[in-house]
Amino acid sequence: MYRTHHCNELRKSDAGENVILVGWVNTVRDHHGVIFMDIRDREGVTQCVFRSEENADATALSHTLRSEDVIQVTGRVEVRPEIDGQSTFNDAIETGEIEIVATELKILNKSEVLPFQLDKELSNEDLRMKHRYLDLRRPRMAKNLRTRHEITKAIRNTLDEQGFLEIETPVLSKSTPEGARDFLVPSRLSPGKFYALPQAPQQYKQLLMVAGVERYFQIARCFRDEDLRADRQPEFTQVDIEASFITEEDIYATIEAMLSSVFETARGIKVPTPFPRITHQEAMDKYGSDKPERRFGCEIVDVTEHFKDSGFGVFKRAIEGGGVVRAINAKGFAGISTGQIKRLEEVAKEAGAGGLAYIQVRGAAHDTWRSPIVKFFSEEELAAIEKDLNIEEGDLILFGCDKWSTVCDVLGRLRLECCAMNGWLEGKDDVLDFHWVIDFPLLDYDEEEGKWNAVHHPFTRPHPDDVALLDDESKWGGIRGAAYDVVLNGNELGGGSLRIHEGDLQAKMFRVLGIDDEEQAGNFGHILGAFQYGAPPHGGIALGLDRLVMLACQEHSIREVIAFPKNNKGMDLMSSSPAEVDFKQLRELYMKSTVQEKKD
RNA sequence: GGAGCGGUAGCUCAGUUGGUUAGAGCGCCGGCCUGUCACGCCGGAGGUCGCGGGUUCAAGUCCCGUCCGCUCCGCCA
Repeated sequence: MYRTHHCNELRKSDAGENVILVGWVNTVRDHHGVIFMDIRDREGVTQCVFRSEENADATALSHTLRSEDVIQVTGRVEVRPEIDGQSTFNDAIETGEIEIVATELKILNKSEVLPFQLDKELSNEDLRMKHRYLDLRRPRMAKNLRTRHEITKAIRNTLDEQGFLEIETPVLSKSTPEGARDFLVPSRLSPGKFYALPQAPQQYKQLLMVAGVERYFQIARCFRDEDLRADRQPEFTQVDIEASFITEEDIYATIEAMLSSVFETARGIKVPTPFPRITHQEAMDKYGSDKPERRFGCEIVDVTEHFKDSGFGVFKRAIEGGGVVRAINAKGFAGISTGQIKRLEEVAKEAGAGGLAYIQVRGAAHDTWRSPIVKFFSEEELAAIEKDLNIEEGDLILFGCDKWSTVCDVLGRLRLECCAMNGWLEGKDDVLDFHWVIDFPLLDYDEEEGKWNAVHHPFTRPHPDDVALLDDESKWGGIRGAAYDVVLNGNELGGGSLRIHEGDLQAKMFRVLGIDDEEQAGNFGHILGAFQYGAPPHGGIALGLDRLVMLACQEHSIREVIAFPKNNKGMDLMSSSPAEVDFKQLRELYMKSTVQEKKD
């Protein structure tokens, strides 16, 4: 028997018991005559005391203990004594009222000095990843791993209670031309052919509905070969859900129950349900984003009406070209620095704006408003925006003028940038603004390619009121999909839709997307075939588990909640993958690299 | 593919206008210490300033190139 208790278990009531603990040496405080050592396992820390009068051999050995040695301590539980009338209890640890008076010490394995200290934050990501197994010993990381486990458990429990079956779908699957770049796996048994790793189990889960499973879920690993970000990894985990004979309302209720359980488990926060819903149109109009951050104001206001005949040519021309003029009021931000203005200009240009029109409202009187453009505005125009934007002394007004979608994007980003600059979200960590964004557009015209694309994916069902519009190309841009996203504090947690279950509607949808019969048969033949044999009405949703856990753990990167993540370039620095392979391995796969060595 | 920030001791960082032998805290090693809990005190070791080139009497510092890390844009149905 290695141990009788874990390191966060013993309390005052255990005093007098003989116990055995195992774990790592957390810290040693060696006073020569008496040695204190904190032993740590995954549950916590317990103080052990070595005194020569108790056991000379163990005490002698305890002098040699170093951080992170693996040890086994046998001893007696004692209530920590009073010394000179002073309590020696330690409130900082849960076992702080007791200590183990050691009678025996075994060093199970010595440790080299670690490349970094576990009790200090370290900024060198490279080093953390190289020694990830040590990084994960740090309490914050250990806690994140545990929270992740508790969250997946809460998810499984909720879905199980609602009759969902967890079913695995293949990882070796077929490449799909739509969407992200696939990771490919060459097939040895079919020379020259490739599997693709799934970007999502989309088609399999719909086929499970045809199979009569009715309620499916999977905590599924997905793969996308695209560039990475703090919240994007080449392999990531989705909570993938699909159900038959359900409506949007059923999906909303299931996800609300699930997320509420997740945040109660992970953070002890009761999330009120049902979540509010806003339409995609409203989200874009007010917040300039389909995943709005609504914990601060600064909403977008349309002022197009006031500038139709403006003396300011930039606004007037934008409106004449079918565009809009909109603005946000960054309350109290008139004192913005020139550097910050420059930064905002960059943000606006990144989003496609030609420039950035702004007003620093120094005083109540219009002639105190500082701005490169205000001299072109009439008194009526100034009065109108003062009223619509609720302008007061000390405000900063930022304008966007262009076509609707560009203005949404520009002001949406400026709004977030102003928030970051002013710390408007400080102290709002525990405010959880869950909401649904509904009525997404179904199709979106790609001007570069000159074709219509599916906003969500080609299996998304059109809104029942808009199905007829599919026959009239001029109306395609206005078709809503039966699609929805669930958003938390400006982060897309997941999205889904009701699906097309009729073969003829699906074929029509493919034609709208410019996918001809041959391509349909080649890439989607199995699903179109399946739909001919009594496919039930169905729909579903997928949530990004990594991002969900990240938010629950209040981390800023999903790498903090993944045990062994990849770096920015998709590399695992611990195992040095990806790596070159043997010529022999390639030959078996009928593969040959065309990479040229860089010449000097 | 593009932009920004960073790379100085094992770790976290400082390093002024280019100027003597590149510093601090933590860690590490040794010594002292019987009630600490970030133990304390004394002493010590530890550096190719990412790499290459250039300017200069002189480069951690300036210039060019390059590699690596992080963040963002593009991209991610």
